[in-house]
Amino acid sequence: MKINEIKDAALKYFTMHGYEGASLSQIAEEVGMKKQSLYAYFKGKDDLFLQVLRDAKEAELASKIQYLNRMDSVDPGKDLYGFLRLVIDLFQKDEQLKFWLRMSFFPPVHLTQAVGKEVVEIDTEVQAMLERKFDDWIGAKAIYGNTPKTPTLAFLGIVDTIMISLVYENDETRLQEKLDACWAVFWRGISQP
Amino acid sequence: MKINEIKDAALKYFTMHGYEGASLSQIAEEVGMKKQSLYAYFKGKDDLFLQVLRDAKEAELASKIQYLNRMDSVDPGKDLYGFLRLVIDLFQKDEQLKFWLRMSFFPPVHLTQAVGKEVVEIDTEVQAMLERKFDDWIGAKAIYGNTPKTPTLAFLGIVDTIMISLVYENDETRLQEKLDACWAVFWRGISQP
DNA sequence: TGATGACTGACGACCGTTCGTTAGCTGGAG
DNA sequence: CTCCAGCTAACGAACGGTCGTCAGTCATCA
Repeated sequence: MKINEIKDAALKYFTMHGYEGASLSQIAEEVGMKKQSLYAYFKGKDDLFLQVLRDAKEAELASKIQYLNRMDSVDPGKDLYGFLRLVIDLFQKDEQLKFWLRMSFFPPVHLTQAVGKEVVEIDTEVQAMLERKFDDWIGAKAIYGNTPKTPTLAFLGIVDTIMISLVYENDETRLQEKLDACWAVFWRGISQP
Repeated sequence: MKINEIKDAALKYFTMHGYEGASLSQIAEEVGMKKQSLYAYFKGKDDLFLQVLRDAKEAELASKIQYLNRMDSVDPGKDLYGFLRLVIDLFQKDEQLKFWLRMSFFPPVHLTQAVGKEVVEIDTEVQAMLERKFDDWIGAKAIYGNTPKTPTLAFLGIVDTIMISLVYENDETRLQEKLDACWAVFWRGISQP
């Protein structure tokens, strides 16, 4: 499957250098061909980028949905902390989440709309699922709160923070420190008194 | 001061398109000259970029230090929430913080070290100042906690979250929702029972 | 035979950079 | 007052490269 090799290489260079900084010749060289040959598989740079983007989106969405569906909902602390660990694992395991993060924050200007559409899709879906969970927990008095929206948004905030730290925190222990601190305060913030 | 006009234009394009995506000809056109003329003021693209970077760093550091020094330290809730509002204002008022954010997360590869050095400098300084404040508050029993490090890191996490939201949340009210949610949970998480 | 996959060659456009050259202004010297 | 030297700011032209893209060719294999 040559096409997947190309996508992998493209993913790597888009992640490292951004859309403008990634060149087709480098990507082609990575898979051992000339840049002109890429046009047998993709209509152009934009097409390649958008396909990589959609793959990354699907992969991330699938992982998160899978995890959220397997949460047993009896121990919110375990479930939520596990979600954070999942994000960290995803981020370190493959490039896709890293790519997704960069492009959702700083998309190529002429593709801002196309990227934004995908971002909103995945964002609202995950938020909705989380919100239902929090609603259950609040109903079961497992956590404190009136509306599920508040803990949901706060939790998604922690997810953002962790991902940002993953980008520029090269030190593993400092990341763990940050995660622990955020989690401790968050958990105390939504715990029953 | 033509040199500042150039820096302003460069700031704008670096922020919008990233280092690789910003071209000297566009920057020059913005100030009404040809790209060759830029070389009368800067040694090259890297030089221009690094000067803009250092200006942005100084501006951000100065604003934050000024605010942190003026905190009266009797009402941590007011002081901390005010700091978040300061970040939002800085972000919306001028481009510099936006530029700083993008470049600290995704610097041009060949300048990663140079950028990283500046980022660490500003980061440790702000963290140290905040930590001292939290230490005082813990000592005065104004907030809950054993070590000042935990609330400091958690708070800096919220700062990150807010900045990220500022990047891709076009809706003003959704940003406010997110801020409120994060703040509510955080504040409950560090409040005395 | 026909289709597929990779190739070579070439295209125009733009990149960052360097060079030498114009204007326009300024300040003394004659 | 004039004239010329020296400075500044911006310029056009051109450099070697790289960019993304398109067209045509050739070998492989069903």
